[in-house]
Amino acid sequence: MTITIRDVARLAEVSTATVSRVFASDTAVRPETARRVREAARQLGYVPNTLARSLRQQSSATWALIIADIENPFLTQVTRGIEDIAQSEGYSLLLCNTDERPDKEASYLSIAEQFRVSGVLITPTSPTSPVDRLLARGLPVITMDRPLRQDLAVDTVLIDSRRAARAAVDRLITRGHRRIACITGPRRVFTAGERVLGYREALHEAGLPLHESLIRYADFNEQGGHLAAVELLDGTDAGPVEAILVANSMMAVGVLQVLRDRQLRPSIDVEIVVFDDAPWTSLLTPAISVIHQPAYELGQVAGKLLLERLQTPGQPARTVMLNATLPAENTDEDHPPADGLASSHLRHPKPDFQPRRSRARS
Amino acid sequence: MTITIRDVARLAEVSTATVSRVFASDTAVRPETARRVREAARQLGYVPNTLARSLRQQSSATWALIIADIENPFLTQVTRGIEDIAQSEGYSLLLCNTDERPDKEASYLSIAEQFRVSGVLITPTSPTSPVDRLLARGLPVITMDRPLRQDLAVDTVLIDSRRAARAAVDRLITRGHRRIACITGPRRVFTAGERVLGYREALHEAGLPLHESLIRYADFNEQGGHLAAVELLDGTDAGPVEAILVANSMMAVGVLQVLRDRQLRPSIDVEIVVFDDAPWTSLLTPAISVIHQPAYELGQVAGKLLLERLQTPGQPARTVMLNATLPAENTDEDHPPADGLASSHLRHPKPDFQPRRSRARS
DNA sequence: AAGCCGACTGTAAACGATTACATAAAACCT
DNA sequence: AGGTTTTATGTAATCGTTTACAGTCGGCTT
Repeated sequence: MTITIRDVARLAEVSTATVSRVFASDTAVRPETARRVREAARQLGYVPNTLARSLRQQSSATWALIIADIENPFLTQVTRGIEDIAQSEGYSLLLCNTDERPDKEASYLSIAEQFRVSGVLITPTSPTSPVDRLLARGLPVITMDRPLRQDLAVDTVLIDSRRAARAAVDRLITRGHRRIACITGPRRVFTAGERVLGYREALHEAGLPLHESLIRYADFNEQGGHLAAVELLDGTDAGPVEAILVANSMMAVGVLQVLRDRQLRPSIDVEIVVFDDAPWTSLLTPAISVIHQPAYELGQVAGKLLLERLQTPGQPARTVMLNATLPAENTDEDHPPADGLASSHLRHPKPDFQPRRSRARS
Repeated sequence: MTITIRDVARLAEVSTATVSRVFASDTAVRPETARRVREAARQLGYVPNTLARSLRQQSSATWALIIADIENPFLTQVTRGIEDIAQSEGYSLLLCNTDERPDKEASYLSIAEQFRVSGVLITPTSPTSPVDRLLARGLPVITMDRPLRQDLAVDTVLIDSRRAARAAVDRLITRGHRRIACITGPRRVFTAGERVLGYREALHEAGLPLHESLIRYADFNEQGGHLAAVELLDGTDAGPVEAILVANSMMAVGVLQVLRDRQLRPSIDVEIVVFDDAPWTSLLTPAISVIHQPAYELGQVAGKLLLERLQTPGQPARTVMLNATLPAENTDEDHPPADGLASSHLRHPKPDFQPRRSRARS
C-alpha cells in the first residue's frame, strides 16, 4: 500500500541500506547513486516512516510539553517560545494539557514514556510530580515556572516572582497604602505561594501589620479573582482595602469586574498591581501597574536547556532564574503618554540568558 | 536496557503474544494468566512501546493539530476543545504552529505524514493548502474555521461570521450610524474576507454608500489593529468615523489604544463591535458590543467529526456551520447590570451539534 | 606484483510490538 | 464415546527503518 524504503531501493537499483544512508546522510554515498535514489524517491512519493526510524533508534525526535492550562496566556507564550526552538531544531511537540489535575499529569507522563520522547518540558502540578520513572530511564526533564523536589536531577527555569511581588508591594507602601490585600492562586501551586511570600516580606520589612484575612487563595482564573475580590470587599474585619496585588491577569479580570460593579475606580479608589502584562491591561485609564513576566523567554530558555542536555547528557542539573519586571513608575498620573505603540508590542525581547549551575545532581 | 514485552513474558512464563493480548485486551485471556502477566509487568515496571505498536498497526493514536497561532485566544480555546475530546478517547496531539506561514504549514503536513498520525485537524493558511497527499493516503483531514478547496473530501467546521458581521453592522445602522468602518484580517485569510462581506451586505441592504477607504485589511494582532485605526482616523476622506467593526479581539486592543490616545471614548464617540468575547471586554464601561464565537465548541465538533470518520471511513464529507452570536442589546445604557458573574463565565456551553451533509466527496 | 587502504555498497540482524495461523485442552452435543 | 465447537495459548512472520559487519573494487605504496 504505502511506499517503503524497499520500493525506492528497487527502483533505484540499490539496497535499502543505501537509500537509508542517502536520507540519514551519515556515511558517504557516491553522488551519482544519491541522485538516483533521490530521483526514485521523488518519483514514488516516498515519505520515510518516522515510527520505524524511532523504533530502531530507540528515541523519537519529539518533546512532551506538559502544561497546566493551554488557555492561560502566560503558558501560551511559554509554549510559543518552546515551539520556536523545537521547530528550528527539528523536534515535534506532543501537547499535554493537565488542567492542574495530578491524575491527568500522571497519565501524560506515562504517555510521554510510551512515546519514547527524547525530552519532557513540564509545569508540574506539584513538587512531587511523578517524574522519577522518566529520570530513571535517562529521559531529560525540564521543569518550568515551578520547581520540583530538590533531590531530582532536573533542569529548572523559574521567574523570580517573589522579588517582583515584594517590589510591587514596596511601591504600594511607598505610595502611602496600608490596607494592602493579595489575591493569589491555589495553595498547592508554587508561584501562588511565592507571590504571597514576597507580599509578606514587603509588609514585614516596612513594619506593617499582617492581616491573614487580606490574603486570598483563589483559582487561577477569572472566576477565582471575582470570588476573592467579593470576599475581600465584603469581609471588612481589617477595614477597607486600599490596594490589591493580583497574581495573574485572568484573575485580574474578575477583580476589576467586582470593582466596577461596586462603583470603585481602579487606581483611584483601589490601587491594583497585577502579574502578567496582558495586552488589554494597557487599555485601562488610569493605567494599573503590571508586572511583566518574560514568558516567551522562559519557553526559549527551557528549550535551549533541553537541547544542551540532549547534546551533552550527564552534566549536573542547572537552574535559570529570570526576572519579572515592574516598569518604572508613571509620573503622568491620569494620561499615560500617547507614544504610538505601547511597550506591549515588544513581545519577544532577546533573553538575558545566563544559566548558572546551582545544585549538584542527586 | 529497557524492559520489553519479552521480559514480561519470561517472568510470567507465557508467550509474548499472551502478554500483548492482556494489554490490548482484544482476545480472551484466562483471568489467572492475565493476573500473572499484569503482576510481572508491574514488578518489572514495564511500559509498552507505542512506537513499536504503531509501526505494526500502521497508525499511531495521534492527531496532528496544525493551527495558525497558538497565542491567539480564539485558537487556544479551539485547541482546548480538541484536547478534551482527544484525551478522553485516548489520542495524543502533535502541536504544530504555522504562524500563518505556508512554508511552515507544508513542513508540518509532511511531518504529520511521517508520523503516521491517524488524523489531521487544521486551520489552513489558504484554501489551497497542500493536504492532497494526506487525503491520497486515506488520512482524514478536518478543516476548522476556514474552508479548503471544494473538491477535496474533507470535513469542515466553520463559524458563520459573515452573518454575525452583517447583524452587527445592521445594529450599528439601526442606531443611526452612517460612517461605519471595518477593520479585518489579512486578505488571504478566509474569515477576514467573510467579515468584510457581511459588512458590505449590511450596508448594501440598507442602501448606504460603500467607501472602500473605510475597509482596512490588517494583521490579525494588536499592532495590526493599531495601525489600521490610525489610518482610519487620520485618512478622513470619507469623513469622521462613527463606528468600527473589528474582526478579532487582539486587533481590538490596538484599536482601543488609539481611541484612548486620541481622547475618543469608545461606545460614545466611536461605537465599537468586536469579534471574540475575550474576558477583558466585559471590563469596559460603557460596554462595547462583542460577537461571541463558539471556539471551544468548534474544537469539540472538529474532534467528534474526526472520531466519527475514524470509526466509519469513506462516508461523504460533511460541513458543520456554527453560529456566532451577538448578545441582545443592552437597554441599560451606562451601567450593565451587576449580576454577579458576567456571562463570560459560561465558558463551555453545550454545542448545538447537528452535522449536515453538504457536498458529495470529490 | 603483492599488499594495503579507503570509498562504496550489500546482507541481514536488530528495534518491540501485533496478529494470522496452528495447536492443545476443555466443553458441549447427540 | 466420539465428534465438534470453543477457549486459551504458543509460534513465527511482519511492520519499515537503521546499522554492524562483510564484501568489492580501484588506486597507491613499497
